[in-house]
Amino acid sequence: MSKKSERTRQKIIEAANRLFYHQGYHSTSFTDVVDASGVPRGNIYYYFKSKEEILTAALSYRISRIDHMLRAWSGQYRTPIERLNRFLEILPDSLDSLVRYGCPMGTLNAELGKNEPELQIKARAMFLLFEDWLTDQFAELGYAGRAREFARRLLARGQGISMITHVYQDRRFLMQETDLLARWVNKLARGEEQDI
Amino acid sequence: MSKKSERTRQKIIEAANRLFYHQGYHSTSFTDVVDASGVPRGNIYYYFKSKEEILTAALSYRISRIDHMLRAWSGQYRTPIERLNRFLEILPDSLDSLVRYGCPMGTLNAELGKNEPELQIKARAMFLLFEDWLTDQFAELGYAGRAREFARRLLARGQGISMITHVYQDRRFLMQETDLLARWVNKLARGEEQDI
DNA sequence: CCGTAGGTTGGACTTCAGTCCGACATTGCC
DNA sequence: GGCAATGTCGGACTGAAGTCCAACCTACGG
Repeated sequence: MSKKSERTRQKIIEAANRLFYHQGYHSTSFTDVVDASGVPRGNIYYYFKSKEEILTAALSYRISRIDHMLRAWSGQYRTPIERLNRFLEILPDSLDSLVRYGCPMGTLNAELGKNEPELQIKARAMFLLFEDWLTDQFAELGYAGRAREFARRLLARGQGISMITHVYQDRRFLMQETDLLARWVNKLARGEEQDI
Repeated sequence: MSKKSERTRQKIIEAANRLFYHQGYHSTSFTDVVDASGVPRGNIYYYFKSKEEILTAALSYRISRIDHMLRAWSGQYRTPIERLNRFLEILPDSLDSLVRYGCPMGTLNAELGKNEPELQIKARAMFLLFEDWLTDQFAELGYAGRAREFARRLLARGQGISMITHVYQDRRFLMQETDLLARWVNKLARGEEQDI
């Protein structure tokens, strides 16, 4: 039974996670989760004792997915510049959903940052994962001292691109700016540092 | 009577606007607006026939404020580079609220972009105002052909900085990255174009 | 083959959201 | 000074939100 039970739990988390991204946390009702997951009300409350707890679980789920993805990349690509370029491919890869819903990490943090400090801390963890991983890559590139600075800057620029892409629904902008970012990163990799 | 009436209306708009920024639109209840504005329920419904209409009015209010601000800057500063630098000062000037609530334009757009397409269009207008104004400045700098591109890029980078500042609650990051942005802009002004 | 633990079910409950309304006050005009 | 028009007020309404619960399955160990 533990097998089926685990599947039910997972169905709830994945449905909720999708809804929280597409509609936002506050705009997603319990009934929405019921409908989207196919799991009846009472049963959901068997697994999670509040809507907030569902969000916490959804965040853990996201975090573990990000973690796995980054570990996979670290195994899959040998050089830091390959890894950084892979990171940048997230943007074109997610083009459609970025246009429609914005960045899943950014929009959720923005929403939770206003009213739910404890939840926002958990949401921030997604950024920290990326930041640490990117920091490692820049460090490997030889920028040990400024690696974290570069990592955050890269994240910030990705967030800016995502936001403007979402606001304007402009695919071209995303492609263009991602190119530019890639150029910056690759110049850094070639040792042609520049501070802009 | 038209005078007092106008003041009541304005009290509602300003209170709601503040709440929408601090708490988000969906997390702000009608009662919140009642309490914050000091205007009783029924009276608010005399001026606005729905919560959504209050948001529309709040957006119009923001838009007109931005518009006035930009016009004032255009009058106050003679050179485009002075104006661009004034624009960049928004970030340190709003440091505290950016840390706490994020960018008012960005977070609102992110929220409305998910579920309320018509309202998001109105929210987008705030960005367009800035974009047009910035475009004018870059055009005056001699970058006629790429002025809009630069304007959007500047907006995007401002959004990225705001987002990361908010997520990490990191004041230092904002100051540092704003400096970098200013350096980029000022290099452009000196004709030292660079594409990163 | 029955008892118990684990899992499932949908309706009932409470609370609060947004909305509406009817009564009342105030103002400006004849 | 009276009568519209304009503005003020708070309670009542309706629906939906999140939550809880008591009854009900299902599987397995004794």
